[in-house]
Amino acid sequence: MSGWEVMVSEFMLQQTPVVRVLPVWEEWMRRWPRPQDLAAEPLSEALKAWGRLGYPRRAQRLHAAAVEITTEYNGEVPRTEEALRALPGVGDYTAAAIACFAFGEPTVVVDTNIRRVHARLFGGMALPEPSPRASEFARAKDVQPADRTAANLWNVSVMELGALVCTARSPKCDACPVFEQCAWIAAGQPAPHYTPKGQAWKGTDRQVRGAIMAVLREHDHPVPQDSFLADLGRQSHATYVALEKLQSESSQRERALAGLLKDGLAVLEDDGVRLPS
DNA sequence: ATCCAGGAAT
DNA sequence: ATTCCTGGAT
Repeated sequence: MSGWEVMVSEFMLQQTPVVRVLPVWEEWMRRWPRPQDLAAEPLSEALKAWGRLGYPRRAQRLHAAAVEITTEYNGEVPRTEEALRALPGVGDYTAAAIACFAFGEPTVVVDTNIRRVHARLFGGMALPEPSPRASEFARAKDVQPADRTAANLWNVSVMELGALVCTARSPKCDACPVFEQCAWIAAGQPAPHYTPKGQAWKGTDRQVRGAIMAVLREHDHPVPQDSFLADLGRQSHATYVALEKLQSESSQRERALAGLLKDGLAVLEDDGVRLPS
């Protein structure tokens, strides 16, 4: 895979399971095989093609990163963690992942799957701490093979083990290749020391933002604010509920819309709201 | 009907 | 520490 292909996939995978990403990624690669191709498009096209992957600001940042790669790096995705890390939407994880998976750099990759595998295999815990700690990066660096190629294979393998076998809720320990070495198994599979707090969704501003974006993606021209309810055709039930809320609770509608405008995900015109160009 | 997976920016 | 989305699994 090219640097760009890896980069787009990592952006999409940031908060979205792989099965939902795949078809969208293929369409993006067909339309925009190079960073310059995406950079030449208005942001609205990126947001529409992002569809329902969630967190549309990721599409916005990917578009901004494509522009930066085009103007600052002559259309070549940078190869070092440091340069990658400076791009919009690229944090520690994504910088390490692109450098490793696209360019073979022996970076220390730490995503949620790897954190969980390490917590069990080496830490004897059911789950890692809710938020990453410095000690985890130190340990990840420590357990990684020194050899460049081996380090690469290690990163892919641990991540895949976490995604397919050492899963959060029902780990397939009887199919695990490192069952014998697992500190969590040795400790008798102790329960988690905390209960993960799920993110609220129903009735939140995030849901209303998502509903507004879903309508905006359907239109090339500004949508009058009071006509959102006329667009219910293709909406899910949850979105319908959110749209009703849009209609009835003006304070929440204004808050959600204000957030989208502030984030540059929507633009206010005289005759309505539209996607940014 | 509820739960769950999944990082960056501030 | 908190904010940002969605669809498939349970």
